[in-house]
Amino acid sequence: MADQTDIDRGPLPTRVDQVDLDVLENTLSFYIRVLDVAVSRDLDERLQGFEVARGKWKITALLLIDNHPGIRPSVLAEIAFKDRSAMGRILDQFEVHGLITRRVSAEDGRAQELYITEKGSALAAKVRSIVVQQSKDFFDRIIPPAEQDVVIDVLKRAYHRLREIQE
Amino acid sequence: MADQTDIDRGPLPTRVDQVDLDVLENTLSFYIRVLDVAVSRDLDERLQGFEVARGKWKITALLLIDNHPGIRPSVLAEIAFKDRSAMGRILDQFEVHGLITRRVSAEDGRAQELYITEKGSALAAKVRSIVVQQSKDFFDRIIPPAEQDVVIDVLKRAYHRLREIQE
DNA sequence: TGCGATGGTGGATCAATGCAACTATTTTTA
DNA sequence: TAAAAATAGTTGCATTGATCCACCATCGCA
Repeated sequence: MADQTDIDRGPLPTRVDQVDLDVLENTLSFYIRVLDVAVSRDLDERLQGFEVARGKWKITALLLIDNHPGIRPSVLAEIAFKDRSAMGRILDQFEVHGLITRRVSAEDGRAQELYITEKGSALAAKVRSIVVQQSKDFFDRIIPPAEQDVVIDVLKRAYHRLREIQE
Repeated sequence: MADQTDIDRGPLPTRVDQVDLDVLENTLSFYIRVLDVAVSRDLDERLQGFEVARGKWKITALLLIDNHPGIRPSVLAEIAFKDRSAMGRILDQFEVHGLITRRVSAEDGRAQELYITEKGSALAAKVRSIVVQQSKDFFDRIIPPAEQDVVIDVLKRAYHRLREIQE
């Protein structure tokens, strides 16, 4: 067993504010992870009862199908960094709920084109406003607006750069 | 079915770079989510074979137990925004692998104190360097270092502010 | 025409998450 | 001081999601 008495680290940490985060304190990946958990949970609560609740990628898929009629499942999968089967299962759910339709592409018999239905489009409109409002509400409590803009700007470029690298 | 021909959105999007992200383009929560997926996957690959691979919170738990002898499971759960049962299962794994020991607290018979073992401490040292290096390597490819510092600074304060709010 | 690559599906496995019930202990309060 | 409420941790369970792999159909190209 490691020696537990050689260094005085102060009283036993029984409260969160007594704990320092070790090297994680200056590790960007840690903050990305922990904020992801918090913001995703908050969003899930706001989407209670909607067909797109739970799971990070249903929202993205729905909005993109709404905004890009004919988009392909494989493109959605690539955007979400998921494999095709995982995205396919999300689309199965959408189809069962009557949110989208799938058509075989005329140009490529292997590929599908995805189209939103009226019901799906109405849902997309609601979800769009909820998602935007939720992100704003959530981060307004913890990041000054001006700094939010800076972070979005940096992360946006990071995201697109990541896309470039992985292709 | 929604009208699919009323607006010309250009050619069918069959490639990722033809897709715009709709309102998500300026939604911070989207970037947090997508970068979390990417950085977490990258980290998992680097931790292949270690007892702490897979799952975001094993690393945090291990480092904090190493750095805070006697820390309590409930404190770890709170830091990770998880419930006590989920954290308890992680600690079960750690104990099975001989990385930590649990003792009943002398002050409070309900509570436990967690202590790292020699094996756990050695692992923590390795993991510490891997995690720091991984975050740096990963983000260095997609965010200029100076901007990384800005983002860390903002997100660090966001994280601590979130902690304050939720207590 | 044949062969490799691509798009999508289905199955199986594994891990994580969250909830509720339960025990034991401590703290509060009446 | 006895009863009630709160807290720490465990366990079981159901749901969900991620990942890997095999598989089928189709397309592109030699």
